[in-house]
Amino acid sequence: MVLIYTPAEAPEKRIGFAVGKKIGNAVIRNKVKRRLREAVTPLLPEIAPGCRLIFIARSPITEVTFKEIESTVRRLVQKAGLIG
RNA sequence: CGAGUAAGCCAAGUGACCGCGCGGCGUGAAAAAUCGCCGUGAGGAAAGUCCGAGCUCCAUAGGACAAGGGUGCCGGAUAACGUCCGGUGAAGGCGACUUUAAGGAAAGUGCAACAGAAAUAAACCGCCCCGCGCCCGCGGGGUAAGGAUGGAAAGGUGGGGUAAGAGCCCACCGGCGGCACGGUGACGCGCCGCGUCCCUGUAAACCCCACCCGGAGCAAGAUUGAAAUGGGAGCAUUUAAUGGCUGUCCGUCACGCUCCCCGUAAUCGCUGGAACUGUUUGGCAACAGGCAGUCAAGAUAGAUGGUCACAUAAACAGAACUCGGCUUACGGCUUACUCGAUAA
RNA sequence: GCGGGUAUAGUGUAAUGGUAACACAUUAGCCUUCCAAGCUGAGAUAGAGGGUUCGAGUCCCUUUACCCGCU
Repeated sequence: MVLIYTPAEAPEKRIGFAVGKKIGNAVIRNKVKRRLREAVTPLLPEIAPGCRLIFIARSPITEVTFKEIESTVRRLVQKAGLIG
C-alpha cells in the first residue's frame, strides 16, 4: 500500500482511496475499498487536522487479512508523522 | 455402483457490538447539520451489449420506392423480437433424447485448386467385333459393366438380355408429374403415369423472391441558475480618477451600469410496472383471462462491511432510466428417465 | 451509453476460399587462418472455440485481449 500525504491550509481531513483495475473485478475492488475505510475510521480521532491523504492499494491486498491491513494503515500514518 | 439425458429449485440463515445509503417520525423557530427510534437495502446472471420494446428529443402532411441492413420450413404465443411453445422434414445417438441460417441452383453471373481421359463434358487402361498380321501388336468400329483420380463422374441393387454392354427390358428402392384422402399448414399416406429419369456442387459467393426497419440515445431530455472570466448589444461619459500602449504630453483601449449568450453546478427524469405473490379458468404448451393480496434499492467515484458465536460458508460475480429475450461465466441440491455392470 | 477496427514465425508486415509469402532476427551447413559479408537450408497448425464448404488465415456465430471514435 502507498500513502500520499499533502498538508492542507484549512483544518480539514480529506481521505481518498485509489483501487485500480489491476486489483480485480468490481466485487473485489468494492471489498478492498470497504475494508480500507473500516481500517482508517478508528484512526480518525487521532489524526491531526489539516491534511489530505490518498491510500493507493496494490495487488497483494486481496490475499491479506483485515488485521494486516489495519496494522499497515496505522504504520503508514505513523510514518507520515500524523499521529504520535 | 458407474456413465449419461431432461426438467426444476437455492444462491445462505440467526444472534451480539461497532459502522453505511434511502425513507418516515421525533429533536430543532425554519432550512441544513447532528442525535435517537422504526422500516428498508444487489443478481441469476445485475456481466457482455447481440437483438426487441417503453420513454425522451430531432425529422416527418399522408403514402410508395430506391439505397443500406436484417430475417427466412409450418402453425401458434407476445407490446415486439433474430425470442419462446407445439409440430413437419433432415441429421446425430444402442437409448433416454438432442441439434437444425431448413426459401430459390429450370432468372442470370461467378467459382470448383491439385489429381484425373473427361468437371458439364466423354473414353486413358479396359471389354467386344472386323481387317492386317507368326503370338506380341497395328488400324477401324461398338460399348460404358470393371479399374484408376476426385468431395462430386449422366440414379442404386438384383435379374433378364447381348459379340461385349447399356433403363435396352423387368422387379424393388429413389426421382419427377398428376389425382384422391387426412391435416389450418409444413407435410404424410395411397394409387396412376413417366426410362428424354438430359440439366453436378456452392446462395454462411454475388444475386432473386417474401417480410421487417426514420435517426439518436437518460451524458436522452426538462426546470432553476451564484461568483469570476470570456463574447455580443445598448447606455453613460467626467475634458474626473486608475491601469496598459513610452518616462512626460496628446491620443487611444480597458475599467462603470443594464440586458443577452456561454455555463461550475443543483433539482427533476428515478422507479407503481406489458410489476410481483398466491389461487383459479382456458390451452398439449408458450401464454392469456378472472379473483385476492403486496409496494419491495434508488446511489452519484457510486451504499451490504469489520470482529465474534452456531463443527463449516464455499463458485461466478456488484444495480446506475426501465422492461422482454439471447449469449457467456459458475457452486450446490432435488426429481424423472436411459444405458451398462454386479447381486438376489 | 452508442459505434468501429486489429490479432499471422522472435519482430514488422503481405496474400482473390485451393502448397501461408517478404524483410530483419535465430539456428545448421558451405566459404574464410578467424570474424564480417555472401550462398544454401530449417523453424507457423493463423488469439480461443464451434459452424458453412470437397476444402477456411480468408465466409458466419460465440468468446478473449488490445486499440480508436462519438457523447
